[in-house]
Amino acid sequence: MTSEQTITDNLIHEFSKTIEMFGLSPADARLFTTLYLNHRPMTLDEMSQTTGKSKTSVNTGIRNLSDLNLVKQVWKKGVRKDLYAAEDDLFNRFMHTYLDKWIGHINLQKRSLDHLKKHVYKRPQGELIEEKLANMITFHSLIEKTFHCIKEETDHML
Amino acid sequence: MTSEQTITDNLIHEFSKTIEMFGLSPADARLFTTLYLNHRPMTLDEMSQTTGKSKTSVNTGIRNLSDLNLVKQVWKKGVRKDLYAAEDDLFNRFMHTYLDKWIGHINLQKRSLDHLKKHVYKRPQGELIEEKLANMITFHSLIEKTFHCIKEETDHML
DNA sequence: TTTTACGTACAGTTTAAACTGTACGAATCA
DNA sequence: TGATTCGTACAGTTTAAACTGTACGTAAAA
Repeated sequence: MTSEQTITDNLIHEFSKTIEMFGLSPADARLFTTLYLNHRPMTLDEMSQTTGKSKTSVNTGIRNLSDLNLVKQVWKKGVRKDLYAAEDDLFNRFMHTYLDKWIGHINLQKRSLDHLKKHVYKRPQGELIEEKLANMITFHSLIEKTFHCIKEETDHML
Repeated sequence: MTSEQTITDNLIHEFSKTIEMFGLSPADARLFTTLYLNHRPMTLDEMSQTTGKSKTSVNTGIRNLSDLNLVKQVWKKGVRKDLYAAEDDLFNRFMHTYLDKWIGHINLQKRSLDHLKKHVYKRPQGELIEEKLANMITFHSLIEKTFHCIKEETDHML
């Protein structure tokens, strides 16, 4: 039996898996999808009810999503409760969040590796590691290049 | 005090974080890095000793890494124990593993969404979801395009 | 002002993942 | 052949994450 509810559930279930690919937890992914599929902004209580999770869980989930700029708070006069809505330009939002995460990480890491490089040089036994370390640095540079490339590509896709 | 051991530990710790970005668990990432930094292939017992994990853990970890084609088994005559080594072309290995994961997922997902689309059409209340579903499909198409683009780019980087 | 309703901090609980030790089959060595 | 040593399956344990309920501060409503 294929009720309306079941279709929506399938849709939520499937789409959440894609969201998880961007590094979100299953719970957060599901929350986002729920919010995205809802035709109007939701309160914490509504989300709690819909997802079957406690209000506290929903609250922390919303905080996570907000930190990633995937969800926004919406104001509606006369409504006392906080209202939240999913950002709707899926591709740009997720790609940017994702690329920023990668590029930010790579920058940090290149710094760390460069720092370690100096210490390795000072060591007599360092030669063995030295080549590997050089490879790692190259590795990071290639990743950086790749993701900068994507960033440019995605801007063309607007 | 900056002993040789501590430098290697730092290196393992830092580099593992990058490996984790590719979707590997902290434990698997650490195992890979340990193997990568070692100048010669290692046995399960050696890895167990070096990582401080049980032999069973190392065993399942190696299986995971092998499934991802990030580690290879090495044969050396006269040595009875299984020997493993990390694949050394980091960028190609990880990028391909990564891109395949993404592209494979997107293909599956497009299929699922197309299938759900038919059911939604049949529903009278389906209009509300319909637009969202269309957006999701577009979303997946854009991701697909992006990752195919990267795949081409990375081939140029050889 | 008092009362009510909301969001969130916090401590405790549940659930799932990671890990370990034992045990056993297969392969090597004596 | 029997003894040893390896890899791995499996059951039980530990550890970390996710989640819940209570309790409290704040702000709106009466």
